[in-house]
Amino acid sequence: MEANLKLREQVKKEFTEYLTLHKHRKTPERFAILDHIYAFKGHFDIEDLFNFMADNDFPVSRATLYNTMELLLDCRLVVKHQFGANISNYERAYGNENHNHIICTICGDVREMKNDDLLTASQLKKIRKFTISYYSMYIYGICSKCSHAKRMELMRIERQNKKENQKNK
Amino acid sequence: MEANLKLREQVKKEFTEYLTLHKHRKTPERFAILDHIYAFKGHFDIEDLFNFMADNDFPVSRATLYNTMELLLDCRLVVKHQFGANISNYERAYGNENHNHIICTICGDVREMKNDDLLTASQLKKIRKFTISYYSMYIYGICSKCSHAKRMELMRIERQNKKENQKNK
DNA sequence: ATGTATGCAAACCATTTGCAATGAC
DNA sequence: GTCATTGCAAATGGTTTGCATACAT
Repeated sequence: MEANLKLREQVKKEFTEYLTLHKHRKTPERFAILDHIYAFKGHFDIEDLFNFMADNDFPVSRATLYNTMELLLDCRLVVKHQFGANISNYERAYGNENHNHIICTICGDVREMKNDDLLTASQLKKIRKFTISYYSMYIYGICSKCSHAKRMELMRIERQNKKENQKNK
Repeated sequence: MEANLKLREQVKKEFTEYLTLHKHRKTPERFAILDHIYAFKGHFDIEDLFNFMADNDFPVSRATLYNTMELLLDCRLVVKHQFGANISNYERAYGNENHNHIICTICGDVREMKNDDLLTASQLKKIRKFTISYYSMYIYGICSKCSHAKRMELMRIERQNKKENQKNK
């Protein structure tokens, strides 16, 4: 928690510098949004953040959330994901490095896994003329739960097929 | 092109088996959609496919496209991406392996880069109880074009700041 | 005082859904 | 003949936009 407070101050400072440089106003909403984002770890969508802030006595409109996310993405304090459903997910960029996303294409569940610097220096060099701000491995597949459900469903179909074949004889 | 024809027949066969097993009907629309998808390489969204098929004398409704994509995803003949905008992009799964996506977070442009099996066997083992169907590295950042535009914009702001500072003196 | 940022409500648009007509089995 | 599939049009829902009000500068 100590470390987290320090991080929250650090990012606030960075955000302030960014806003100053770009001549954007330093509104209480903007700082509150950043601070709430860095108060928890893990993915969230706009609705989550909207509810979280409303529950914490700092209600902010959805429009402002969307606007502010643009700024936070631009200054790289926040990272955006789109895991499969048509919802944007976000994640703080600092204190959250190096993890892969394991996404179930059936139930949409997203698990995380640490990675050990997947991109080597030589691989990074291959990407000419491109300023990398973030990279992540997305692993799509089927989680154990859905895998099981699918297997059951297949067995059900096969049983039924067999039954009907016998009937037709 | 020879190889491509062979591939198109192969996937048609796989799709047929899948439809039979699951007791789904083998409609001309379904096979036409699969074939059109495998007729070109690279990403596309539903609108692209809709236009492509309409231009090729096989118009299909959007609803059918969405329905069929579900089947093709389920039998792993097609892969789905969400690069950043709220549009689903798709890509054929075969004849298209092993590439990373380099995504500009400003203009949304997606480049591809070959990868050399980023996930090692030991890393794959870490993912317990998960059936991997596909994985891909997504590298987010800023492409050279947007990078340049951004630099210009920053310089413009700084020039303006300086001018105003002098005026205030 | 000026004009950017906020918040509400309306608009937007990719995707989903409901339903009548079609056609695979 | 039956019922899954298609295609149209309407509904949905996350996101964006327009505009009046509030407030950072």
